[in-house]
Amino acid sequence: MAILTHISHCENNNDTGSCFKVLTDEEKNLLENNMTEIKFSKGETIAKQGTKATDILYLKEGLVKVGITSGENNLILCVKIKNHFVGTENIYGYEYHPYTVTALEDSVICFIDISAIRQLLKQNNTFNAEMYKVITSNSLITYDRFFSLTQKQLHGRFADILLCLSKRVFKAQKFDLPLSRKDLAALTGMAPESVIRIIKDFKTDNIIATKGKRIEILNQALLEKISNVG
Amino acid sequence: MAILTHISHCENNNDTGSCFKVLTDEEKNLLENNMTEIKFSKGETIAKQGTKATDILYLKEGLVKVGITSGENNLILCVKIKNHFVGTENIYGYEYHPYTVTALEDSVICFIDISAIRQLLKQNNTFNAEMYKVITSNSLITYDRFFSLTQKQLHGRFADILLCLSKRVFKAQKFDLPLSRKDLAALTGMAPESVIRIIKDFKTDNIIATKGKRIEILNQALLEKISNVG
DNA sequence: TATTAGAATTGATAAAAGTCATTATTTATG
DNA sequence: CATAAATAATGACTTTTATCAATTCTAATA
Repeated sequence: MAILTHISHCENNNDTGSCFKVLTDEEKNLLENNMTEIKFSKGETIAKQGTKATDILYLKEGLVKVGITSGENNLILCVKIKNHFVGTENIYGYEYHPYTVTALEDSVICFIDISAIRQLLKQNNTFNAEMYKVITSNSLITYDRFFSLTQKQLHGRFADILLCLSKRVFKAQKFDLPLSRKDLAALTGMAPESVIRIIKDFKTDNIIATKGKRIEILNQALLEKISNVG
Repeated sequence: MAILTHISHCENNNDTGSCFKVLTDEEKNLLENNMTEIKFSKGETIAKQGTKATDILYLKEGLVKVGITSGENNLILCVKIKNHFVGTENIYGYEYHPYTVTALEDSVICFIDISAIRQLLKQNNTFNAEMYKVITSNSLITYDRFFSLTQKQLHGRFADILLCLSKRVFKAQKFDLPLSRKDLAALTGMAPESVIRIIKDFKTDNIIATKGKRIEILNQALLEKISNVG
């Protein structure tokens, strides 16, 4: 599915917990003292697009979706997995939440003071480098998705999201999907009815199997072919 | 055209030359000694997607397009204007060019050693903060375009790109477009024939006027309405 | 367990947008 | 300046995808 050569972003599962490994004990303390952990239940809104951002959000546990809304239109930019920053746009350069963050599963979010993050970036160059890597990785994933959603037809787009969910998000061939058909539609830029029809097609061709919320990838090679053909 | 509230990215014309203003004379010297200026003619390829990146590219003069290609499909991610970094993904986290960069006008590119940039980010915290702002700004522009191209119909998308060209790129109501119909198609995710038809529609409705390469926006308010309606 | 609201599914239809073939226009080149 | 090549424009047609209305399924709740 990855258009960008030399790296397959959706397989890139280096969790950004490594970001914090490079901190000294003292720095870890600074972080601990300047953050709050909050639990969110499935379905809850964690941050709302357009509101002022006072903290940097880090997903410690669970799963969230990151989406942009305008009127009736809804686009899910990305699904974030645990041990990853939800966003980095508020560190420097923008003081509002650029998107709405919603819990797909019960989740634990660390609300980290922006000033504490800035202090760490200033004093620990390795941490700063790790943060650049996080941002770069996000950019590359975004470019890939941008390409997929604008250049491929429904089947190719849906193949992409299935591969992404399997490789990057759930890291398994078989997983329980915490996304509604409407979510899948917002993730692939199509109508919910189209999602249903493509799932049906893929089942007919024995590419996937579904049972309730459970989904299993039966023929990954073919899925990748469909992704490449577009 | 901006979906993200509180800021209109396409109007955001703070050139990143300010990035360098925060450097000391010594640091400016370091930079000068670790970069090479190269001239490119209109149409020349500056960097090719998938090749190894050895430098950070900064556009000193001219105009370039940044695009992702795969097979027949072509997407222009962004048009970069002078005094801006072309990309920042190679600073940390990725060592290949994630996209192809092509000169739209005769351009001057500064090829800056990656290690020099890293050194400056390390020793000058203000410069580091400015770089974060550059990256954040790029991300927000990308999200906006992602939304536009996936959620809006042809007319809305074309209104968006016209507003973007007028406000961010050329900063004028009237400008000479150095983009072919094919480029405009790659920029808006549509077929070149559709670009032609929409230009025709907009001319019929007196929203724009064209003469050769010259294009003039006659009714910006209506263009913004079309952008909002989608 | 019955009820009900929401979600998922289906089929018919309409709208949007792409493709293809052809012609016109511009631009580059000998 | 003539010619070729590339780009732009047009119209007919096809494909893709969305929309809408109706139905079935599922899961939460009284």
